[in-house]
Amino acid sequence: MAKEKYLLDDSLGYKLFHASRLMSNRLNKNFRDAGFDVTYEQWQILSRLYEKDGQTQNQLATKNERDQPSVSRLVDNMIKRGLVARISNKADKRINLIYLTDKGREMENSLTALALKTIEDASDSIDSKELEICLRVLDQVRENLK
Amino acid sequence: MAKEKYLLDDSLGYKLFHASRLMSNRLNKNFRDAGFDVTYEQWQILSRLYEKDGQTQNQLATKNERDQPSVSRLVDNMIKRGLVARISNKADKRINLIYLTDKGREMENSLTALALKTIEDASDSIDSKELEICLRVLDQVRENLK
DNA sequence: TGAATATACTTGTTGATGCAAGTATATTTC
DNA sequence: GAAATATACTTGCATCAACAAGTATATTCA
Repeated sequence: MAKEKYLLDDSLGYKLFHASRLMSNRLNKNFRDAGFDVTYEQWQILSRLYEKDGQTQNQLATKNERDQPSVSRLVDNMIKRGLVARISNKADKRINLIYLTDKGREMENSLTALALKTIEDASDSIDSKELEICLRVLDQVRENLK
Repeated sequence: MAKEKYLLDDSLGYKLFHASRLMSNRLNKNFRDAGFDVTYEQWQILSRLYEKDGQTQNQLATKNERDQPSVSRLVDNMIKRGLVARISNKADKRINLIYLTDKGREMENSLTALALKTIEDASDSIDSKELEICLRVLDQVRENLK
């Protein structure tokens, strides 16, 4: 029995990594081309705030499955761009609540449309049953690794 | 007909992004825990050199589907860690050929085993037919976006 | 109540990326 | 053969990430 040769190109890791990078880059480009100074990572935060405005950094970190320093610095950058505000909580001074600014709120429809368009581009000509299966597999991968 | 609400959590982009990040992080951790000071991105370069030693940065960039600055800096870091050497080509002085060092070469089996283990962990309990479909879908996504 | 612990967040360090611009060397073209 | 163009690579700048360590505030508990 010959030892199976490892081939980077055929591996789940590489395919995932590359597809993910292409998608983030495409979304960034779509945002940029439409005149929105928002990155994919910032969009993830904005999405959470569109679901519910005024969340703690900790909540945002948990929901987006990333660590607190990342959120802390993302919020810094988003404040610079005028997308959100960081309001210290009076009752518990450890806590910051993050709120959309008017500017951030006004972008919702446009950014959502661009995100949907990007997903459509990415899933063009893919059988919807197979896409469903792929999404389930990705869920299982996430479950296995978390 | 109600407008479909966009949900980040259900989107292809988010699932891809998150699964990919988890996998890179897991592989990095597996390398680190085993005492190898190698990142996932560096491993991608090493893999190409295991296939064929002595490639130009441009070839490495093309094969790994990333831009030249990334490869240039990855190679810098890999030289720092003693994994590869950058040899200027006499016939065409614009070209650098990247070669594995002994240290880099000796790691092949261990790193490959760790990469395979990571993929096994990630695909645990996933039906092999469905995994196949997922890989095909990922290929199509890459094709659609490149 | 005071010390220990927990929680929420920030900062430092290192590694990676995208994009634009720069340098050096080769090749093409007139 | 000189000017224009192409190629291979590097550098600068801004953003993001992982991990470890730090700060400030709350809570627990003895």
